[in-house]
Amino acid sequence: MAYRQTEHTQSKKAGTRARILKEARLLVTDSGFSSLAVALVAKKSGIATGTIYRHFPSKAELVAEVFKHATEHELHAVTQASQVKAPAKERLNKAIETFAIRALQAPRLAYALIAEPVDPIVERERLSYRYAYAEAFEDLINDGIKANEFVEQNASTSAAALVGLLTEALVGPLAPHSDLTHSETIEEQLGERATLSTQDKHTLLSDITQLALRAVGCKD
Amino acid sequence: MAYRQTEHTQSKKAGTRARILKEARLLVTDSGFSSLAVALVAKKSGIATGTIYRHFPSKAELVAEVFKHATEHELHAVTQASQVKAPAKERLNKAIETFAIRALQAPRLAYALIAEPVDPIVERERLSYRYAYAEAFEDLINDGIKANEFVEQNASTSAAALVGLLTEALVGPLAPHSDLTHSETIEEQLGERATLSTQDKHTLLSDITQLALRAVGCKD
DNA sequence: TAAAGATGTGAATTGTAGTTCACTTCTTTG
DNA sequence: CAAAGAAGTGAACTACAATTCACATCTTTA
Repeated sequence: MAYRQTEHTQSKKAGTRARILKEARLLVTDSGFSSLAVALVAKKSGIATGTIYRHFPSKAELVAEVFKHATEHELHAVTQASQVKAPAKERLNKAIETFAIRALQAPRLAYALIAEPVDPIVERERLSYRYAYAEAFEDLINDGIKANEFVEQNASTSAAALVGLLTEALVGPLAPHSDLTHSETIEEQLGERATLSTQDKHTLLSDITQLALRAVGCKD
Repeated sequence: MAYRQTEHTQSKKAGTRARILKEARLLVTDSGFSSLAVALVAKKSGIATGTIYRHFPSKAELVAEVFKHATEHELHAVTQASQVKAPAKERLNKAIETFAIRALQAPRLAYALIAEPVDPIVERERLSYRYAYAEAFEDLINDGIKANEFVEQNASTSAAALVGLLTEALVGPLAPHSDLTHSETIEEQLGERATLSTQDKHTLLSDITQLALRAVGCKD
């Protein structure tokens, strides 16, 4: 025998893998999943196309990891924000606020994760992304019910509904202004949505939060 | 000159077009958009692939029409149900009930329209589908606010949120049992969801309705 | 430094639909 | 019925991106 992996070679390999993921994430963050082509990721990473396949068995796996990373990052922020010792109402409030503010802060990424028309391969990942959120909300809702802060309800159904409520209410405001919307005409493109002002963001956030709190039957 | 279109030739052409749409719809209704290939639609319609292109400039247009038809059909049922002369609460109730019951009755179609991982071309159509629903809900909510039945709120935001709430709460229950879910293991596939019983459907419907009514701040 | 295994390369291959088009068939009219 | 224009045909074409693979290069160990 003459060769085996050492710490050095392994960390070098891990580095390449990390760079691929990083570039893939960057692409998604500022151009969405439609720009995530294997050849492009390779180019951005300064490696050959084939090399991607030394690190990921398929594009699907790469995409899955990108999604997973973004999901965990976002979800972590939300659960973190809601894990304070406080009434369920406050915690739900914080969770929603965190979710929405982060989405409005990084709209292209949020739009990509939530609503961008994507390949079925990516869409499948999106389902698990929503599922993870739903689970977090479910726990919160259950706590609220136990504490008699929220009305009796099927926490699982409510949690899914909350995810839908949040994401759908944000889709419009998040949608990129240049393309991908349902509108065909230039008038609609221009008239329908300019970038949200800080004031608009606050209003939207407040609207959504109140909506969600009412939905879970928060007893003020 | 020697030939021009007559009533007969035109209606024959219209008939072919209609048959294409019908077969396309059938395919979607029982296998989802993933099965909607131009060649297959042609085969099912008993015509050649190229003929499709005598009636539709592109697959995208065909898909758009399928979506549009389904949308208008569903939307019509919902608006119809909610256009009774009654308090906004009753009307919203009816609208949601109609939406949900129809979805649970034709789960494959509903799943296709709402959540199936589809090609970006189709996804774009889906956005307009949701938009159409949102508009209908927006009117209802505005009526409710005016009548002092619902609390003050941004009807446009609430409407979008309602669409999300309804669709997301239904995704799980609608999802086909054989495939396309986020679960990888057989255990999850089997354990997670069997077909809903009538009882379960009623419960789900009731849960969703109450959720929605609370969300719009319905003053009981 | 030579052998062996891992990693990197990128042009060529593959696979999958959507789309085209030269040709045939059908319908109408003078 | 013959000419003209529509509509129908389906094999071939195209586009595009994922994937492969024969080859090169790098790293380690004896």
